[in-house]
Amino acid sequence: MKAGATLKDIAREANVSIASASRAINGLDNVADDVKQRVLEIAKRLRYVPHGGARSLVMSRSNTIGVLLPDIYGEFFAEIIRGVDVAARAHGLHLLVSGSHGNPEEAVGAMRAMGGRVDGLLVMSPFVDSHDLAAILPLNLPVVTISSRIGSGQGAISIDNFGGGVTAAGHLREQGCRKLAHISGPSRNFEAQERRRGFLSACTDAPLFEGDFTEDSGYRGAKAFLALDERPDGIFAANDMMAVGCLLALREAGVKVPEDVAVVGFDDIPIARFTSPPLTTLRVGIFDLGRRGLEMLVAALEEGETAANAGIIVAPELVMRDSSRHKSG
Amino acid sequence: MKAGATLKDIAREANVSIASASRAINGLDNVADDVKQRVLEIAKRLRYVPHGGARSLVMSRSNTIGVLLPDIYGEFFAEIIRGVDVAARAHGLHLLVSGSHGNPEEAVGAMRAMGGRVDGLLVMSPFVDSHDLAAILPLNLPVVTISSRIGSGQGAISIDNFGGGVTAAGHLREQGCRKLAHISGPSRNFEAQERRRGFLSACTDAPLFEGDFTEDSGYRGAKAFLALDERPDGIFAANDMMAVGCLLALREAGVKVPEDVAVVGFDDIPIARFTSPPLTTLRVGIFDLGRRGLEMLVAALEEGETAANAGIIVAPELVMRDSSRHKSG
DNA sequence: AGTTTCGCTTAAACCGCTTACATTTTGCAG
DNA sequence: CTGCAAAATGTAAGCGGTTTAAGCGAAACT
Repeated sequence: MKAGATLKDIAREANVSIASASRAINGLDNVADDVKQRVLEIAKRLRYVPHGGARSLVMSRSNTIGVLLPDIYGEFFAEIIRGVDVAARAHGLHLLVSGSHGNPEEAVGAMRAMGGRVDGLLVMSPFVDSHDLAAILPLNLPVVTISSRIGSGQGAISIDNFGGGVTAAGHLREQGCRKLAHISGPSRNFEAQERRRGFLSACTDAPLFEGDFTEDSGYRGAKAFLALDERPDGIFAANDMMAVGCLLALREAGVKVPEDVAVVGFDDIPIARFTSPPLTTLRVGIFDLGRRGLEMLVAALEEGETAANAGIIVAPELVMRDSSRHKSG
Repeated sequence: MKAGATLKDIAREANVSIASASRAINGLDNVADDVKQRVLEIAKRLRYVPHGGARSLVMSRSNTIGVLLPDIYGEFFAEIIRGVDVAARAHGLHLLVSGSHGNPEEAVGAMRAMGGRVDGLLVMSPFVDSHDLAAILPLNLPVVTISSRIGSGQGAISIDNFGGGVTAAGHLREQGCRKLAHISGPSRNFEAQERRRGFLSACTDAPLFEGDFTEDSGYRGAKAFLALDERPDGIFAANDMMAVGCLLALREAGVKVPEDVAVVGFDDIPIARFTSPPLTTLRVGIFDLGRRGLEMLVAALEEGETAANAGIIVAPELVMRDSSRHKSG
């Protein structure tokens, strides 16, 4: 009653060999009906639960994939995980997740620790210096990276961050903004870097504020801009969470959005539709990012080595909502 | 180069027994220095990564805990997972997560699938009929439940949802509201049920709208209330996400918050501070819920059987922000 | 030199399960 | 009945590690 029944216990109880018990449990056909019956019954009575670990070992397949995330904060990551989870469940796979990696080294450590527990890896490592990962990666496991800067020959799914930045600038201009500003993500973050680069390419003289992708930093960024002599009338925040912080700061300052200042975010997290005013943003389909990442990995798992997944690039799509709607003309 | 080096490979290469290789790798002291040196070097060259699964099997300890969640949507769950993740990392534990359980049966299935892969279970199953779980639970694994209605004798950490509901009603009254209304969570959800019960106990005649904890349902709920003959001037949403949807609906209708209608949420998700206006809510310390849950589990794991964890109940704390601040008097 | 002690090392069992292969039953035509 | 193929069952070899008991020289006693 303590240690959890094993196949051996069942076999003994049913007077059959372990092999037969195994066959019965797994529903193979070459087992006599009465034996199967008996075994199944005893299994239920003993509350038998197959030992997944042991099975994985002998089958050399764990039906588990490891998920490495830099952080688990906010709706963005929730959506990623949700996408991955839903897809995994559909494929009968388990998820071994590990978040809160502040740097590539930690990620590598986590990866090693996953050795022999997972069949593949889904990695999101947006650090600018993540290519170090690639060198150590080779647990010779299939790997799919999500918007990471890793040169693994494996599958990769990423976002056209640069293009998104360009689009944001263009949109603000179209809506009649004269002076644009940017609240960027952390400079160590590759995605943040690209978004900024894209934005600046279309608007070289925009004042910048470096945030860290949190609401609070967005709030502080907006405050800083409001204090500027030449106050900007259009702000591009590198992600929606910062945009949310930004909106609050503007509201507190009595600045009307979008009349006085237009705001554009990035990601289209679920809540973006529900801010006041609803947030214009660059949708990347976060849920799908996770889902497709996992699906790509599954493909690599099945095809064995056909993994010629050159990698796909998702183009963010502008979703216009009230936060930037036509201000003057 | 293909299959991943094993201890056996290393042992052969180094002309030592598997046992010695194992000791060297694990840094035991009873190994000659030169042997240790040689083994470690070869291990590095072969890119050896210990096979966690095999190790777990023989040690009968996986250093992994399973996390069962009903869903992974929105900041609430992100925070739960984050809390768990951070604590797990601190204890050197892996996380096998499984979300998207629409009902207890699915949760049980997921639990079985985790058999022999985890050392303990962190379960969140807010379905009103979750006690079915308890019956099947006994993988004789330590289990800690988070705000679930499971009668396992094990550890449990839950929220005083009823009390929270009472507090919400009281607070709205104090702020001068005459007519209160409630947007509840799904009736199948135990927490939602309790919050509603608490609220109603202090305000028996409040009109109700049943939502499903999503922003959208909060939005629809608010719309419904606005259409009422006798429009309420205080709304208690059963969670913050619905409150957010609610705020948007009010804004769209040109209703001022809190002047015309005060709004109170529940949970205090990170974004609650950043809504317009900032949301008054009942803070439950989501991150800590996850963290403490895991820590409780770790304790149960270590103490073996001393798990006399009667379970702790967290009292939600009212955090007053602008969405409900004193309207008239 | 004979024995004890000590430090490494190794052989081998085992964790719980799957599966190829050997062996025994069983079913049936001859 | 006998013979034989087919079906059911058992045996045993792993999967990749850890760990205990036993082996084995060499240094340290007497």
